[in-house]
Amino acid sequence: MPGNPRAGTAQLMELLSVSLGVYYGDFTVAAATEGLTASQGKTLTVLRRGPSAMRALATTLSCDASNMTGIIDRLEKRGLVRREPSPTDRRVKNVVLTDEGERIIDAIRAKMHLTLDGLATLDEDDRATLAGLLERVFAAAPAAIPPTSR
Amino acid sequence: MPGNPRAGTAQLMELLSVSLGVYYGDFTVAAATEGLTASQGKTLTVLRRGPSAMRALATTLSCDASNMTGIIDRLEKRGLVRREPSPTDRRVKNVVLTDEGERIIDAIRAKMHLTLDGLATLDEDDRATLAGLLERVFAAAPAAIPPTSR
DNA sequence: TATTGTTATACTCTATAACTATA
DNA sequence: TATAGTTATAGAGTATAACAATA
Repeated sequence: MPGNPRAGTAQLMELLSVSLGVYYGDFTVAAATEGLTASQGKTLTVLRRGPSAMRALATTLSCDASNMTGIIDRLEKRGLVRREPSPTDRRVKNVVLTDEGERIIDAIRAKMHLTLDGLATLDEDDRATLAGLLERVFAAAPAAIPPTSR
Repeated sequence: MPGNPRAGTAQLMELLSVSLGVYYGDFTVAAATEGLTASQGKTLTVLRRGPSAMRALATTLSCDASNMTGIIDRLEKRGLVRREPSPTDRRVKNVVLTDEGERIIDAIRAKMHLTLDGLATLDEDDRATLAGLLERVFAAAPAAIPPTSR
């Protein structure tokens, strides 16, 4: 039975900060081996969940909408995403992951050895418990569910 | 008993990506209200655990050592950190959080409402369980323990 | 010889403000 | 009037390569 008897909110925040640091570093290094910046990698991660309008992407990534233009420009130039006009609103452009983009983001995740090795120490019950707790803490947050393209 | 019956490694990676995305966005917004960038905030977070040499900081933050000069320059100019010469190695500079720096990073954490509200949904047992699992997955990673200044 | 911190450089990320096309 | 996407701009982050000081 895993457990930390003195886990106040402050301790949990610190533990989340350490965990995030490890995960983010792991992700950044893995993305770099594919020639991608962390921001480009995060963008592909979001698009892996499905197409998204430019503005919705910016919201999910917690950055200003004007940033997305350059990021998507570079990803599109490398053939990892493409812009498609929305059928219902001519102002909107939906960004779609290409097959090559899907291949790259999957390759990046497969290279996150620190995180994968850490998860490998958990048995099936522990994984289910961790998943349930993370869902309860974070899945209710607005940005957790990427806004659907309209 | 919280749990997700279908929590394979791939599902957990996706859930971690969503959770840490929410946490990171929450942190970035909170840091901005204190006039700090995400990188500056992350640097203060690491220093909150104790002093660190420039090089060790870069390792913990998974970035090149040359980046730290500018980041620490700006934080030092605002009085949030200071550089101190190492007593044992004249090449090394230890970076120390000032009282004001400590005040600011604590204020940022107190403003992370998405994360704090999510954690508030957990009872004491759940918090202990989550803490134990996160420790097992991430605390063994090299970057989790900030290299001590020498 | 190797390491620490810094500098110079080029590119990327980021927010702000202004613009256009559309709603 | 409001919203989606873009552009221009300035400041910050980032990796690479080179350097002086020290080990």
